[in-house]
Amino acid sequence: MAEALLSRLSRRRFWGGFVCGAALGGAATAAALAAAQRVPADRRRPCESPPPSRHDSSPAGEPLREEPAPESVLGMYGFPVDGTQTRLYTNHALSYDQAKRVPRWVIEHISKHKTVGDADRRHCKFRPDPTIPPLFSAVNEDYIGSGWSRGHMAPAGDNKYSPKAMAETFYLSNIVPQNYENNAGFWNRMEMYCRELTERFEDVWIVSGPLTLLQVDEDGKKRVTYQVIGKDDVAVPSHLYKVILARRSATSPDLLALGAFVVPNNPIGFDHQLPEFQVGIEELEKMSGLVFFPQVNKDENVRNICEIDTCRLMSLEEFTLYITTRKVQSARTLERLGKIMSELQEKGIKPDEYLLKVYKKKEEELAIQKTVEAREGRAG
DNA sequence: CGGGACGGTTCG
DNA sequence: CGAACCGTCCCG
Repeated sequence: MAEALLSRLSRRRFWGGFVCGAALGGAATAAALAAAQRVPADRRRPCESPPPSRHDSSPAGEPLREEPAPESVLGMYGFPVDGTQTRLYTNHALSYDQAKRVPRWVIEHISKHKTVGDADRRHCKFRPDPTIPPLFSAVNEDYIGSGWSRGHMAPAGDNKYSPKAMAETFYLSNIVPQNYENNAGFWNRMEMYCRELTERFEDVWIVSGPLTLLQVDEDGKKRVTYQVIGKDDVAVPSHLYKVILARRSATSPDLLALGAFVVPNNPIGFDHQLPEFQVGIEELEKMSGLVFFPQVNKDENVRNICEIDTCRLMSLEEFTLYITTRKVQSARTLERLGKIMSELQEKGIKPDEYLLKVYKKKEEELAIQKTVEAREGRAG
């Protein structure tokens, strides 16, 4: 597929320039910069390199300072407010980009029980986050008719256990403009794999977010350009990222499993698998300007998730069977039920045992419902 | 699972 | 009256 080749080529272009920076490392560089910012410039020789330092763990929005401030007029009317502070929700947290009207990052924790329950996305509605100032918020109209879907960062399906938690994932602070096919296809399969991880790991933490990566234009110059949509100019990301951290159990001596992935915001077919999109965590940190899981020592305490686990996404047949089973479960008429099954047959896919079981149960249920309706029809 | 569009109803 | 709301239908 030509698209696939193009996306691989463009990925090479995007990341090809980062090799020489790898000696210092994105995380170390970020820490060094933070340290430099703490040392007053007049006490440093020009071009003096600051001492190495650990990651900064100051809460967002709190000025970095080691000594009490001298009385100063500098901040007497306040420093600019950027709205990047961490916002907490029932089962996710995020930092918001007030200029792009999308999240910078969204973190969630999932375990097996959270992915099961009665919470139903049909009872949910996309809506502006009530805690985001309207001046900086996206609205539904920005997305509708734009050619881009509203893509969850923290997925609804990770919050089946709690209607409240699921409803909060529909706030537009958790949403980015996403290619329809990517959202329903490859990204969806990625999310399914993350949920599958909870079968083998007690705790899984996931950070997801948008990227607007540079491209090399025909004049050889590097530029960052991106579409904006709606009256609020919501930024369309060129790529999406996901960082997965998985812990076998609270008491296990096993190392943590870690993986970082960057996916183009384009259709990606079933002939592609997850490892194709894996990147080094420091590469992603350099691209995004973020340090992920800063309390984890990534040199000693982690293993590559694709070496410990499968990093295998569903095949087209597995995916189709899964989707068909969901559709069968939500069928309202026998006619619809028949159409769902005949379309599966047209695709040349044989129902598996579980689908057949669900189908027979649903067929029985709808048949009974039909006779009841007929009886009521005669009576009334 | 991930998204849409549409129509009937309610409400200020 | 239009907007908001909610259930139902459809697609990949």
